Amino acid sequence: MAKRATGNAAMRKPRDPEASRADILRAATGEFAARGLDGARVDAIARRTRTTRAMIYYYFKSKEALYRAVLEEAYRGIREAEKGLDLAHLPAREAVAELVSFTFDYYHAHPEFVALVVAENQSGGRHIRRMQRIRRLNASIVDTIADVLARGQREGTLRAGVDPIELHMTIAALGWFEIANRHTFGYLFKRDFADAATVERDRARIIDVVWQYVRERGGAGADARR
Amino acid sequence: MAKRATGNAAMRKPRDPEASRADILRAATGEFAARGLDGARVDAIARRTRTTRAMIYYYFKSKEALYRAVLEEAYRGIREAEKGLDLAHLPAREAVAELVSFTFDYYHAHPEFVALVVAENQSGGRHIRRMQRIRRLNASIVDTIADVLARGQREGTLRAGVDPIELHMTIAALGWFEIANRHTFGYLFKRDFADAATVERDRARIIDVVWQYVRERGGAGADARR
DNA sequence: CGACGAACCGACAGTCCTGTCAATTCCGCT
DNA sequence: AGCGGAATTGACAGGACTGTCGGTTCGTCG
Repeated sequence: MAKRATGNAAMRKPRDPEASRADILRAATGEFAARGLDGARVDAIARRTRTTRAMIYYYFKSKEALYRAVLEEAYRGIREAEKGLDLAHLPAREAVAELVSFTFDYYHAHPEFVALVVAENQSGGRHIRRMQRIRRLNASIVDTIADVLARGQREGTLRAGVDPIELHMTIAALGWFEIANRHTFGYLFKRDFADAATVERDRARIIDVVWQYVRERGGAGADARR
Repeated sequence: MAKRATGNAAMRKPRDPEASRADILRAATGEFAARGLDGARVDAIARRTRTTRAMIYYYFKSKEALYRAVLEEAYRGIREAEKGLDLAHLPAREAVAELVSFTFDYYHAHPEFVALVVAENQSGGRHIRRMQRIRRLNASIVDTIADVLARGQREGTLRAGVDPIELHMTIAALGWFEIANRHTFGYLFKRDFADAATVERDRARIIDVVWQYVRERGGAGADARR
């Protein structure tokens, strides 16, 4: 057996603090997302890593500090991914659709992000208030949306009076619900959110809902259809 | 001091099993909503009542059974309240607005309902699946919405092709987000969801979003404007 | 090659929490 | 009055979990 490996996660070399830290963070993300802050067990996190519980306290000083690190990484994840969007070259209508689509798909691909934010709200937002960089980290999305709105208004395709933060909230809300509540809603109303056709349908519906909300409404029904 | 009181909650008589049970249920609702299933402490629930921890195990056999009872009551609460709506005498457009408005206001007035459902989803919906009557309990809302949709289509004010469950999900999603995520979203984007003007604005926006989604779109923009 | 400090580990102390039990009080009925 | 059973209580057993500590290993740098 090779004693040294090429730096991938599965066979990383021992005494690699960067990798250990990342390993713990990854494991903790899974555990906190699955069980929440109170439900998560530091022991369970340790078992998901190649290290021990003592190492977790060595790298992160407490369970809560680890949780804050996990939450910050989660926010960084979505905001970074959003920066990969290139909306500037799209007509406003398509830019809106792309933004909605991206958000919807991101939540679906990263339910742990949704779960972590849910957990934080369950704690009354006690921890996010102690995270220094978190507000600056999240500023980008509002700018992105404001840009699209301004351009669409110049184009004459989007109406005036839409607040960027409110649009962000609307887009988030529509995509959020079926991830955050998939277990209760799915069970009560027999909706299978794992089914690909259902997901497609929901994505299309949400894009439509948002479009109907932001489109310019003055023209005699020109844009009302579709 | 009077040894007997008139049966209200504050001064209920001792040895009143009905009242004790209700007292525990009420206290447990608060605790589970505030801290989730794992975060809730049976001791803390007991302290919120006029009884002791042992009584909780006497009336409900376990923490989880108590939690299930609380969750069922919470669902019953919103479904019962919905039955108080009288949508049949309203034109479909107003019926939709009333439905959205009601849902939005209910979530605002009963954040503990939102919190409990959030908690249940955090547990993967493990408990709701064991609740016998819960599905039947929730059937009413879909019927209500289906009725409004059918009537609106006959009136010619609502378009065809809107699925009742999907409309329910859309309405719920839009109202849900700002309650479920008020701490994170409120902090990150400096939005005060306790401010009355903000709430009014959000209610109006959500009504508009839903209306634009369900309205008949064929007529040349007749209904597109406000 | 030797020493130093970072990385790592096993075990333990202390606390908290759930669920149970034996014993007691109280109400309603005879 | 007193009996039977429901309601209520305090205390405890048992288990689980967090955070810490003393000691050990290992890479690196002089």
